Amino acid sequence: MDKAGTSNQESLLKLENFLCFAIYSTANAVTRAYQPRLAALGLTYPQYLVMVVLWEEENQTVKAIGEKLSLDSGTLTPLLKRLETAGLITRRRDTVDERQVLIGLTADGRAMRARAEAVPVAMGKAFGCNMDEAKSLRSELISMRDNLVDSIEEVK
Amino acid sequence: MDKAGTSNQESLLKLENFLCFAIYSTANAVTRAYQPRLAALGLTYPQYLVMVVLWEEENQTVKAIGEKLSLDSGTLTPLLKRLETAGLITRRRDTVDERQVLIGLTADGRAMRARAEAVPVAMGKAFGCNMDEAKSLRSELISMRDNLVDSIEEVK
DNA sequence: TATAATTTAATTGTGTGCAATCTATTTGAC
DNA sequence: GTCAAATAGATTGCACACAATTAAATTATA
Repeated sequence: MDKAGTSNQESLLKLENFLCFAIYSTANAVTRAYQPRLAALGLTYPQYLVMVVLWEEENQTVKAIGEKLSLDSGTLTPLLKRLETAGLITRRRDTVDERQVLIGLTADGRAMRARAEAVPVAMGKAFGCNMDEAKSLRSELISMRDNLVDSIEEVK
Repeated sequence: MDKAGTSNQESLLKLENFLCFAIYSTANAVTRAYQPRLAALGLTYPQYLVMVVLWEEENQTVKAIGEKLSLDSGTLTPLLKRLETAGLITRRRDTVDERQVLIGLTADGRAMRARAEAVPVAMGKAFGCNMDEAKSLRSELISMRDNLVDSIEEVK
């Protein structure tokens, strides 16, 4: 306790010191910053991520996409339906295992890739850090994310 | 172009290289990791942030809280109403400037602070990094967030 | 001092995130 | 081979985020 009677732990409850808030508010800023650049493609940021996953490999299951993006079917199912309505992807049951739904690209969805290449270029500048900084920051975040995911298992 | 006919920009559209996705998925993991620790308090993660802001200083306007958390009234108004219903905060119009709504704490809301001090302690371990790492990562994220915010103005 | 411009919250509508539950299908244990 | 367990996806319900609009109050300006 200091003279004012406040505990040493007080500084732990200050927003200014929160690593979690730095992550949270930066993530919100990322989504907001992408929005005007994705508007030309008619995509939201999570929809853009799904398209990126599909441009890397077509005909993935909902589960596979969900594992890559850490999103569950409650989030993906309606999102994928919107992409289907937009004419960018196809959804069809796997004939071998009918529990699975395979997500493919339409010609429009495939063609969008060329236009999408401008997005990371523009965003790279917006982040305002060089390749090396981005790389080390990315790996630090990912290792922290993995720590957080592991910690949830422990609490349960 | 390489032999396969793919452009050099291809690697820019790989999820694996996305700094934005590292931020996005880590932020989601943060919210998920906080959830079981905040369940005892009956708070969501954004609600917890609002309470932290109010524990630092009572009787702030919605606008002041929004500026600190980078959230607008569309997000805050319903969230604050839920905290009011939960008996943690008070909402009253400023008598001097009736456009403003002052947010205060109830006795219950004030008392919650002591119990909340366990949260950053538990989460500190979950993040799995030491104080210095957390500090530098936080400042890197904040400077990047500021860059992103500035970049949005430029696009508009 | 009228009134136009600005400011503050609230509201509306869309799109996530995620827990919990449900249905259909497949796999496993016996 | 049958039935229980596991798996994949869809559905439901709740709580954000945020753009766009609205309403009320205040400030600025002619």
